[in-house]
Amino acid sequence: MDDRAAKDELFDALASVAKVLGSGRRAEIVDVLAQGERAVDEIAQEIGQSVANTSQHLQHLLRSGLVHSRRDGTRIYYRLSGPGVAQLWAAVRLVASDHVAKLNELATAYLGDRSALSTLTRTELRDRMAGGDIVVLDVRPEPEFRSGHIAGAVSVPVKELAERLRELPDGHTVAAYCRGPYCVFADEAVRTLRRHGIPAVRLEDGYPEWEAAGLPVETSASTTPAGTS
Amino acid sequence: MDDRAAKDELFDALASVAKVLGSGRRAEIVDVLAQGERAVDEIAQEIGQSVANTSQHLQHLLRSGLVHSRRDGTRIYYRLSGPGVAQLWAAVRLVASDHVAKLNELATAYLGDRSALSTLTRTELRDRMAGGDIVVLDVRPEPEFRSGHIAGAVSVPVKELAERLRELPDGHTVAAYCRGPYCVFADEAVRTLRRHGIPAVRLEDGYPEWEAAGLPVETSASTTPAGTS
DNA sequence: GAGATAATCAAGTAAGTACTTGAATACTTG
DNA sequence: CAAGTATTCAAGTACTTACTTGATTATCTC
Repeated sequence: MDDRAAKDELFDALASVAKVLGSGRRAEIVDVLAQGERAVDEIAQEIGQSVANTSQHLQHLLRSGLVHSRRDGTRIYYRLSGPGVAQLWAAVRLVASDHVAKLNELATAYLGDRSALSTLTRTELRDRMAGGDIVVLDVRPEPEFRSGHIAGAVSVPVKELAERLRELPDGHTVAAYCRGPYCVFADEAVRTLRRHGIPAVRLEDGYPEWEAAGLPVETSASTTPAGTS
Repeated sequence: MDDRAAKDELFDALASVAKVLGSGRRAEIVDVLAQGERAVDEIAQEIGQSVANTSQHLQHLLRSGLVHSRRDGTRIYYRLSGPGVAQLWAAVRLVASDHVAKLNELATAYLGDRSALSTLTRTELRDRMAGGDIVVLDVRPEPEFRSGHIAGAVSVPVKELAERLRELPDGHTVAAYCRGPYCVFADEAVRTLRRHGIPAVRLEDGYPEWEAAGLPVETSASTTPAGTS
């Protein structure tokens, strides 16, 4: 019965997709690439690994088909090969948050205590934006803002936030967002703003989820029409 | 900066979910458990591995939270820990079919040439069932039928099909279904039926997808009301 | 309680993985 | 074409994984 071997190979091929996501470093890479394409050395810096090691992880992702790459001059830019990849990563996070016992503990160790920070869901934020009483802050690094952001958001990377508080209009609540539910930037931004007496909340998840939900986005170049909610 | 270590641990924990699905054998186990709970030796036989090895894979799945177990007498039954797990497995399959280059080739090697077999989507099948001109055949092993099947389906495991052809009413098309898109049983059933001159098609995916879509199902004991489509 | 069955555990082996270091390649700019 | 930058490749090491075999534990039946 050589059928067994064929079945094994088929399921190995299906599982190869999960296998390649089954490394924390590669998961971080996918989380970053869900914000838009990036060059190798930017990714390496983002995940805190050597360029050589990062390059090898990217080769893995490339071979398994989860990312594509393009060369521009001396730099090589990587991007997710399609929206299904970001959805898969979201499914992984969801199952982990439901079923991995120690996840809350690890999240608190990295993100700090979130219990004091109030959050908005995507639809709540959309409705508040329509009301006009809220300022939306994209606190990710600027290149990520440029490759796509919530329509109407202002870019203030969290590193520059403390110095740029004067730019914020008075009398408005600020809603900060970043990469996703396990991204620190928005938490940090909310804490900074509150320390200065500015009412602030964070978006529950991040930009990729907003985009995937068909809510209105823009890039530095063009503006998309509002999607169906 | 010890923040890096905390971030690494968090993403390792998120990725652990993908890692445990990243073995072809464990993926097969999840595919089987998506049909309902099973005992260790049944699973071992299903995936063609030793009981000891299967048990160890199940321990992995248990530790990572993807499955739960319960003891009944001398047997230990495993089941998926929630609907999110089946959804994750579906997301993995989808990304694989979109982006893994050699997948079609491997699928053909295992499943045979499918080009001659026509398929119905879930909604097409539901509509044909409402019309009453179609017989729906569940060709999975009987225990899987018992733990849940499409409402109105008849159980004829593919191994018994050739001997039970007389049971089928004349003048109807037969729609066969099994575990999912990479399950051979329905393909085999359609080929057998056609060889005997009975018009037959297969459901595009399988029982777990039908159930997840909220379409009407029953178990050997009870019948659920038709869900929203 | 003896015997049978189902599952797990423990130890061993072969193969694979993650990271490091240093060299090689590809392209750009002067 | 020489020098510089971005990336990949190759080789090495420490660690992990998948499977095997044989022994052990848990429960049921008589």
